[in-house]
Amino acid sequence: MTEIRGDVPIGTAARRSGVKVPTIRYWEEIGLLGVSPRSEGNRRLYDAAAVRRLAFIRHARELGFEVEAIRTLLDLQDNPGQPCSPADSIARARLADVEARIAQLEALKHELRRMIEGCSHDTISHCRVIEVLTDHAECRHHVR
Amino acid sequence: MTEIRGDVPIGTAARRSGVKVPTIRYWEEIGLLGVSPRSEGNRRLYDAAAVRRLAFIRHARELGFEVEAIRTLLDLQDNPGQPCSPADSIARARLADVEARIAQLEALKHELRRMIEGCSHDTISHCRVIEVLTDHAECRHHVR
DNA sequence: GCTTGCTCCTCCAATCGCTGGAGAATGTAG
DNA sequence: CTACATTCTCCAGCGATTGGAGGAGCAAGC
Repeated sequence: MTEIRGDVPIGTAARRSGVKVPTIRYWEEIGLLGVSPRSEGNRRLYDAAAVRRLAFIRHARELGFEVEAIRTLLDLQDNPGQPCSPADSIARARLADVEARIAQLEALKHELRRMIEGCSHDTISHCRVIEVLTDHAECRHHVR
Repeated sequence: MTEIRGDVPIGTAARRSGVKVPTIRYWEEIGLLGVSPRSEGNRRLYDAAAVRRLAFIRHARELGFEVEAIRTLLDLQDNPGQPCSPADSIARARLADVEARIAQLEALKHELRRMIEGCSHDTISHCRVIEVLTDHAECRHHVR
């Protein structure tokens, strides 16, 4: 491949950043990337900075940041003179989310363990798994 | 409301089961509920068993079981003579999922903590949050 | 120069599990 | 009889991709 000034087509950018091709196009569509320059034959071109941006977004997504949060983080990255407290509070909010989710999953884990350990592996009519689901169904739930 | 033989309309079933009205209709549509009997005026009617089934499904969803798994669990519940090992393995698979997810979230939690704690709360150009995202972006990722 | 095969383009539909709105019909209380 | 609440069906949208169809471009070998 002929890389003029280090510009590569989307497939190469995908391989280098670890982001799938359709995902890159999607991110462009929703405005995370700005408009990519195009070749004469209308192919998108990515330079090193663009590939870094892709990997930045990928990592943020892996950390569970929502696209809207990432949009803000990218804006901040693009304006390095600003205070970093917005970035900080996005990360703190995400941490709180993660901790809440872990707590919830721990509760689920214990309930699942109780279901499984209490099961005599007999027929369904004595199955603890089905029983817990059925009986718990009777309980008065917290409304929202 | 006139409850002949304990049959109630969808709103009441929703309140009693803790499932939203559109969700009940959706579950019927995808075949989790079978066909509800209808009143003369074409309204769906739910007896106590139907309401229990709704709460069963709701609880299973709260435990994170996918709809396909719930379909199987409901089939099993409807045929109590069968061995309970399928139910057991569905629950075990879900437990494994939950444990894997917890482990993943713990890793994210630590990474987020490192990001936040290392941040000097200065400007973006020195922000640890942005930095970690950017630098980690360089690393060679594990593919999937 | 021409064919082969890969990559790229755009557009659109599907995923999962709901959720909610539009507009009409039916039921209930005063 | 008149309000008002509830229900009906149908359909579109969410978030964040993912993948297919059908067509065009591009690089390499003959």
